[in-house]
Amino acid sequence: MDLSRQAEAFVSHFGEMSSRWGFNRTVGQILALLVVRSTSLNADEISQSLHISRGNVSMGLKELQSWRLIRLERIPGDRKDYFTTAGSISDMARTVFEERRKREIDPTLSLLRDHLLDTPADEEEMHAHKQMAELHDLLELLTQWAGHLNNMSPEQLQSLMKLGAGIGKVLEFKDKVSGKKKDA
Amino acid sequence: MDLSRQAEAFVSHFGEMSSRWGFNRTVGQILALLVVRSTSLNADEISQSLHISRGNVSMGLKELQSWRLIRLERIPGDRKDYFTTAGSISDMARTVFEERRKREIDPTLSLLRDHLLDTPADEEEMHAHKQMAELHDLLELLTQWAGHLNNMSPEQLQSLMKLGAGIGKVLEFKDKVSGKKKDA
DNA sequence: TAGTATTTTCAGAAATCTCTGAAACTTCTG
DNA sequence: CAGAAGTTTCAGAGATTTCTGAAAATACTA
Repeated sequence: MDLSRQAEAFVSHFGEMSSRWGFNRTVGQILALLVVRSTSLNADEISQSLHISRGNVSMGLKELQSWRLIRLERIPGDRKDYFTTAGSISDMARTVFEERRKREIDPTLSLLRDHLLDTPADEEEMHAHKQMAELHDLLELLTQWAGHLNNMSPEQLQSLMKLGAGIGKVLEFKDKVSGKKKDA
Repeated sequence: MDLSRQAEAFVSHFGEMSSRWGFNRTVGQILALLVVRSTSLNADEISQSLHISRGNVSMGLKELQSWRLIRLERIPGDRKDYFTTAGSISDMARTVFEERRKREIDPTLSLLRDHLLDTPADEEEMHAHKQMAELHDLLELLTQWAGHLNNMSPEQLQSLMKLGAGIGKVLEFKDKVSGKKKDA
């Protein structure tokens, strides 16, 4: 049940970083624990491993489920609920990306959309309007782009990532070709 | 000095969202204020506009400067310090991205790098090791990719974004061409 | 240099967030 | 159905973060 020195450090680091990542310390630690452990764990085991109260574990698990990062498993003949991570590291990364987009970007986007409907009344409002429009367009582009990335296969992603700085060349090339082909 | 209804709503929304974005309410509000206002403002004006203490404004401005999001300006004949945003919305977006990468990713990356040097002693450690390696590779890829994006010109970025889902096609095409050319 | 304007700092107040643990609730077994 | 096993809830304690405002420090002017 005890964690290796490494695993312990990993879990505790995740706890420290978690607030930057959008959840609180215990939630981060629970997730990290489930990531490093190879078997699924029940709430009591988690509570003991991390030295946090049973109630806190329950809340943390609920939060992680709302993020769709963990999955409940039942073991026949055992009444307890067991938990594991929902998918591979990169599956989880996608989920976190998407979930954060929903929480961090979407509300702002919809506020901006509303405000952009009004017409600016003076110079000052004109400036504000322009800035908001710029932010809106940027966020929208990002959102769309994130959507595309999320729909790409792991292989495509890998290929894209490997391309790296070379993407510029490919774009030029593509522009040239498609320009000739059908002026798109 | 008073803000339009819209601008006010924008500022206050930013205040609410700011904690998700890595800074506290007042810091977010100060930034939003400087974004919507067309002229640079001094600390007293900010303090009055947002109804927050002078000391708090001073701390907030310092924080925003550490993020390299705002710029100090001096007006000849006026002893006060005046502040504006440092660059356009998309300049600021790049800065925030990079700064967040430094704070959210880099520390984890370096921890993982350290741990990956050790050799796993048993099955359980083996699993932990594998997971950490996977996370490490993913974060590294993301970091590199973010670097490339940051080095691309706005035009290239635009072009890439417009491509959207079509990126898959381009990749296939590129793989075919380069495959024939030099079997890369 | 003395005096004034401006900014920064920081101790403690206020607000917010997190955690505990006991009670309430749910689910299962015989 | 009664009792046991397990989970969830939530009021209040504890910890952390943010904010204020007065005092200290700095920068400018004459």
